[in-house]
Amino acid sequence: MVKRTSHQSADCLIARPLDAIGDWWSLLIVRDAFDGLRRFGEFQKSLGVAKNILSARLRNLVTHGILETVPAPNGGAHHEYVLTQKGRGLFYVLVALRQWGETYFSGPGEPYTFMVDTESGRPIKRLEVHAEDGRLLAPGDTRLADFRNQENR
Amino acid sequence: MVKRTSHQSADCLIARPLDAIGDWWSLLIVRDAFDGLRRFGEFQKSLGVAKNILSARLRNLVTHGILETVPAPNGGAHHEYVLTQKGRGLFYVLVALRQWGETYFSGPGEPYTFMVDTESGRPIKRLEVHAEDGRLLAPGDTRLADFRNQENR
DNA sequence: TCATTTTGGTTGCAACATAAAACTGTTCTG
DNA sequence: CAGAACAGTTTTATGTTGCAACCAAAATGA
Repeated sequence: MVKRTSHQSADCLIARPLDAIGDWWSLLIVRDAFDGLRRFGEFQKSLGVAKNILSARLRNLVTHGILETVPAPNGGAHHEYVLTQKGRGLFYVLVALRQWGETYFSGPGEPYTFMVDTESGRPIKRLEVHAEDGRLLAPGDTRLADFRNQENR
Repeated sequence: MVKRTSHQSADCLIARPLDAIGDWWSLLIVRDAFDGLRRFGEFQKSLGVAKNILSARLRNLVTHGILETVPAPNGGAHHEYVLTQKGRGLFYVLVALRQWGETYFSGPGEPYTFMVDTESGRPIKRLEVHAEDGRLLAPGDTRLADFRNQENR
């Protein structure tokens, strides 16, 4: 078996999610789902992805519980794809990725869209990592700990 | 051309970053780099990835300016791979992905590692999205805006 | 010092994944 | 009810991945 390696049983909780969304299309599908797209054709048109690939990706996202199929609202026989709660949990990943993209991937002088608060129309704040007591943390200020070495949570 | 499609010239600032890190291994390499790994062999041992794949991924991360090669500290001829500022910017993506993983990918009763603040040893706060004025925002409270439609920033 | 091991890759091959297009069976639309 | 649109599946060519073998330079050690 020379299959592509799966991270599904990895110990690391960064690796395992990548098994669900770690390819070139899945996160874009989720992004489109946040934008309200629900139907196969909408995703296909938005992404320009081949239909067999889209089909496989949607199926994978559904089996991972990120999307779920719901019957068409008009009583039709077709179904639509909507985010589950787990799928909506990816919001922060998308925001983080987008802020990184805004910072490092926007061409000079290039007009680009960015995230704003709908109510005020003004850009949202950058993501920050905080300690339990509110201190702002930098990358070097964190580490990984085993749950069993911690008495409290 | 039947190559794998590239998102490099996509308008969307979520798509373009995926061109740099949207595969199964790149983010894990970056994670290991945050953990202090610097050498080819260290990454290879940590990830268990084939050497040709690792080689290609490291090269890709270097060309995207996420890692850079520095001469070995002991004066040897070999070099090491360290995160650039752009690479360190991925911290928030990793935190977001990890928190999502902690929430939805940890098996029942399974011991897992999680992120703590080094100083206190206590778990870090969950990521939150805030408006400029501090209001907490939910996924539906944001939208994308074109820079040119905004007078201010 | 010179042989051995480790390191950091590259190359070749077989299995697998992706992309494009053609095809099929349903569902809207006029 | 005929034609177009929709939601996929199948086919086929090409790319990518993973493993193993190979190789040269650097570190190790007897």
